[in-house]
Amino acid sequence: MVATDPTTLPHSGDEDSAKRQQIMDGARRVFMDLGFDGASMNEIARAAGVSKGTLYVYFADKHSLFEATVEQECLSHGRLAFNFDPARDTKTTLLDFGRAYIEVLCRPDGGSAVRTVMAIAERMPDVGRRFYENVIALTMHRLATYLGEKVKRGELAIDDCELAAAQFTMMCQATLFQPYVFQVRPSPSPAQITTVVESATLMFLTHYRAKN
Amino acid sequence: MVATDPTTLPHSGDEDSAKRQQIMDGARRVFMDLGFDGASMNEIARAAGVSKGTLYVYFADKHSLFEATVEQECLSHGRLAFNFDPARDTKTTLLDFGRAYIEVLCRPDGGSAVRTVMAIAERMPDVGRRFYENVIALTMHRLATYLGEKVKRGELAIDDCELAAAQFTMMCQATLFQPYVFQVRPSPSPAQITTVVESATLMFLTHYRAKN
Amino acid sequence: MVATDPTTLPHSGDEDSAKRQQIMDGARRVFMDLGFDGASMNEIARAAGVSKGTLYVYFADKHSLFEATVEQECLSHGRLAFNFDPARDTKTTLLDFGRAYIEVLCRPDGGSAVRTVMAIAERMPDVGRRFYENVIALTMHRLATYLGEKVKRGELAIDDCELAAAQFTMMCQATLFQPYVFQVRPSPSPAQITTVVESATLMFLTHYRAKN
Amino acid sequence: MVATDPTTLPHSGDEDSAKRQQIMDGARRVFMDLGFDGASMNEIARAAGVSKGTLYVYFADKHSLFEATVEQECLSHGRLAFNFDPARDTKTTLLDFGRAYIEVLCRPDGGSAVRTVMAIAERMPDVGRRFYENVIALTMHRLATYLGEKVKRGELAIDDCELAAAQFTMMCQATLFQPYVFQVRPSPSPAQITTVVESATLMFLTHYRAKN
DNA sequence: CATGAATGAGCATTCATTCAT
DNA sequence: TATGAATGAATGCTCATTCAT
Repeated sequence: MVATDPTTLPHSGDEDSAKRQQIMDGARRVFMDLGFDGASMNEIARAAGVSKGTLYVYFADKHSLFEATVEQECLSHGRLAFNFDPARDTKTTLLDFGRAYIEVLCRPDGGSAVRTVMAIAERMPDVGRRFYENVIALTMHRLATYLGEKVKRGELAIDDCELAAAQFTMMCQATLFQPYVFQVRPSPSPAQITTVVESATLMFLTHYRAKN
Repeated sequence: MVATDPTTLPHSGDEDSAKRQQIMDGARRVFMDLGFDGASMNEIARAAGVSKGTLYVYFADKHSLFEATVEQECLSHGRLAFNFDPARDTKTTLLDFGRAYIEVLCRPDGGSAVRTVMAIAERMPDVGRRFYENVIALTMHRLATYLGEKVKRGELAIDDCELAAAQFTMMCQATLFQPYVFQVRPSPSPAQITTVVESATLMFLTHYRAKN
Repeated sequence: MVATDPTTLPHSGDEDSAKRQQIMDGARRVFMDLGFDGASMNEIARAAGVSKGTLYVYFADKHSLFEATVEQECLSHGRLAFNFDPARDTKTTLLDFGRAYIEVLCRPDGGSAVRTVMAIAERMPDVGRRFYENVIALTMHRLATYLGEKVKRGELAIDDCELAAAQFTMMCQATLFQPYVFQVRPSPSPAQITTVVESATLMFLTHYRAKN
Repeated sequence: MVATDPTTLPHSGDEDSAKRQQIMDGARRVFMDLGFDGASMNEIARAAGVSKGTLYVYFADKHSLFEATVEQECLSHGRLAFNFDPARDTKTTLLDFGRAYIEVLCRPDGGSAVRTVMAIAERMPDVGRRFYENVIALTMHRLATYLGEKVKRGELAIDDCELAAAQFTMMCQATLFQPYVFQVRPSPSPAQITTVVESATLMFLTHYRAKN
């Protein structure tokens, strides 16, 4: 019998073993709930369903585990595929993107990641920077590229597409993200999201639609 | 024996004794720099120039001290007086407000407060909520009230002034606050702030200016 | 009432507070019994009759506590005053010194110190070197100086007094120190010590007495 | 099923299987370098080139492995054949023995064994005792026997040959072994050894040569 | 009231040992 | 038999909190 099933080959140099993933899943939950300092390795071990010692078989220390956790969070966010087909209608694209974006951001774990990483950014600037670049800036840059395409096509008149992209994503958050992240209100409903995103889209297009 | 002589009971009922204030000043610096978990009572005592024991004379525990510190931060933010004189020109008012707002938010300590409170909001929802309401919502509500005045005067056409106020403050943050809070870039320069706030004001007025 | 009693002023910059001494006493017992690695800070705290935290008020870490303990052991050994009055009869001096030296070396704690420091010398060469120089070399050097005086007086004919001093102290250990330090036999009796030291003295003088 | 084929039962009753020896070789290096407490089973497994689990196939626990290691060290020391041919010239024999003895004792691994076993002797008296008897006492006893032979032949006049043997071996160590074992100086050079051993031999013979 | 020495529960981390494969 | 992943008790150390002075 040949061991073709990767789960039978625990983790020798295997960055993606099932156990490793299991640990990171537990760690993500605990880190995102309690923050880096608030999370204890004991609790992470319990949440991951492994012993404390096993944590250290897969990760050198708490710091490394945290970085790996954030890194994976980045990747999973980066994989979020918004539909930025340049051929697609601008208004629909913005509405769809805005709604999807806010839904991700205000989903229980979305806000926690922002919270957790922002909290530690002063002491771990690299972690903060990578998260910003891979999660926040990346998405805004994709939107900016889409907007640039629309400018080329003469549909939009935008001078600074990166700024415009940021303006749109920020506006979509209005009245939604901050109350959520400060625990004032739970995740917004789809209807609330739609209202805010429609208003943002309208203002955005009113201003940036090419006048010809 | 009635405590009529206030000098014998340094702070009973005296919420604002000099010593208490001295402690909170030290605590604010340490908490905002290192976060709740990262701050140690030792360091706070040193920063405040008192002994560790004295901390516990004025505050029951670390948690209470933190709450009091955030509360005071709220008050000092709430005292920030933006000029919302309804007689003042809308564009000028928005430009001035936007610039002042971003300058406060992106000032070294401004961001730290947001970061520190946001970080702990999951574990101390009350602290998060009070901060949101007294710092963030309060300012937006004042802006909303001003905008409502302008609507009454027929200068602006806004359906939901709270949403509009949020949209404006969020747009002003575009490309500025997030890189700053994630330690990607230092505090923005006045020129950068002006550029972004002008763009936000322009878009805002383009959309919400009454067409009559 | 003025605090003239140093025990009432715990340890602010006080290298010799009673508490510090109490900790070092406990630490010495545990370190000498179990060695550096075998000793746990918990056990030391118990032996010293203080809490674990208190250990760290007076010593930065286990390593520092160990060094301080060995250093003090050095000092107390260095203070041992053997009578090396040059006017004194050579034979009597050697007999007295030899007996006293072996008694110190083979006293329960004397051997433990040698054992403990020798054991760690590879990983803490500084500790080993200082112990050797302050305890072992110092005593031999004092003896060498005495022998040199006797050479000047024409009583002894020695070419290399340091070597001669080492030969004498080593010979005095014959059949006594090694069985003791390897736990084969308990501390030797005064009678056993006398026998060995007399034999050593006799051989030493037979060889090194000036022939004139 | 009878285990007649030794290859199917690697070591049952086979105290000296190649694997067992391989483990002990690795263990000896690690134990002698780092001491009992400082050595980890992980490191030993790595040094021996086997897995950690295999260690426990051949040895019940760390303690047993250590004992076996020391035992073997004893045997290999005991096998050291010094030339004690009674017909041989006394002075030459002592010079040769002394030099060989010090060279073994002060060879990097010689001192480590003494150090390692001495360090643990308080906690493992049996290990200490066996090492003393098989390594130290054995050699001295062989020398004592040789000396006794010379006494019989009328060449030496010694009352207590065991004491005399101990005196000689101790004198040979003078100025050499202690600085080496306390990490004050590296292994002595052959020239240094010769000087010290010659001096010891001279004093020894001066004293113990039969006067007839 | 103000102090700071003392406390001990809690933390991250290590390591001898076990066991399914 | 040989493996190495997994375990969890034990370690060195920190820090919020207490309390005698």
